Amino acid sequence: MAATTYMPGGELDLLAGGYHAASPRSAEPADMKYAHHLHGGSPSPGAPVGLNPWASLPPADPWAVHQHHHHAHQPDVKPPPAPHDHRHLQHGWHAPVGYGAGSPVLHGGYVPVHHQHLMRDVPPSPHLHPHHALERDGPEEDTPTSDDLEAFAKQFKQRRIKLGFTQADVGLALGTLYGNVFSQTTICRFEALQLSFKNMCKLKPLLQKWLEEADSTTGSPTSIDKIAAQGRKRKKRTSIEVSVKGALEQHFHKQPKPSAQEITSLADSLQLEKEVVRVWFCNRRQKEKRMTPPNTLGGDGMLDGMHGHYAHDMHGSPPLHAHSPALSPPHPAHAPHPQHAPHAQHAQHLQGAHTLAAH
DNA sequence: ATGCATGAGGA
DNA sequence: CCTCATGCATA
Repeated sequence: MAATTYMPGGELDLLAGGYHAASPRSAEPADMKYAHHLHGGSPSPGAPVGLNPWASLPPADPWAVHQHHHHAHQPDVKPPPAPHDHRHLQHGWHAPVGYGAGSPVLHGGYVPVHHQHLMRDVPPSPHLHPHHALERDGPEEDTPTSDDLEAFAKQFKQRRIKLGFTQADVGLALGTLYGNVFSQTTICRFEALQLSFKNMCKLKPLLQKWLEEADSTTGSPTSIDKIAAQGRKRKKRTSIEVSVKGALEQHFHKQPKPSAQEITSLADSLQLEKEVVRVWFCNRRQKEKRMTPPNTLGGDGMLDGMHGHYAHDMHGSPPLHAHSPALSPPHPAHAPHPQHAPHAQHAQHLQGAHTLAAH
């Protein structure tokens, strides 16, 4: 295998121009539904569940063409069609709660909220002022608890499967319904509670809404259009050998946040690009932050006896039941950033990092 | 289901 | 540079 970290070819230069296929549904009847996921009374439980249509896209890896840094705005392929005001906020939308359920289509208005802070420790306090002393187990319209999330995720998955939808289907449906398209990956992570608490909270309302729709309209097809607009200059996934991974993990335990120089040294030792190592650490840290630590997943079984609650850094607000696997301590102390070491970085290439070898 | 990657936004 | 949200490409 060519030791090319970057895919061969690399001539496509579409960048932020690949999507836009089914975005502007503002004036589009959106009637190209493919009914590929079979809905209606019996959404084929035996449908190609598990295989995603978009997973078979031609791997025309157009990487290598990155030297212009257009500074695209869109994070990826999910442009809030909103031709209106897109206040420079992409992940600040909140649950479009309270809109007519009559025509949920047409992206609801995204309510810009404080994208990153706040609402981190406000889950419990479920009795701040009981509206009507209703049930206390119902999913409050406010910040749900980890329990709520877990329960919902579980139910969601069951229903989704029962209805014969794949994770990818849901992701698309969300886009069609609210203008927020999500990938199979995200849906999957949601179901597995592998997202951050905050992220889970953000997605729950959307998925809940979809569930209602999907479940009530068991026969009414929701215009599902697929936007197969891919095509980004993405670097090919670097395959890191297990042995190398082990070394990385080892260092991670010693120093979760190595300095730039450390990274460089390490990269050199492992014969990897510095960037690859840096990213590895970033991803590693994120993993530590997720909910549901590696738990025993029963899968689709509705039988579950686990209650693994995430290990978050929230200031101990969320009702953690018993165990806390391993999480980083709250960061109030604000550890000094022992990094900052300007140095000459060299772009070295040609290393043994084979780019994924076919099994 | 996951590993590696991209990017916006924030110090 | 980091964190965080997300996802393509993979296994």
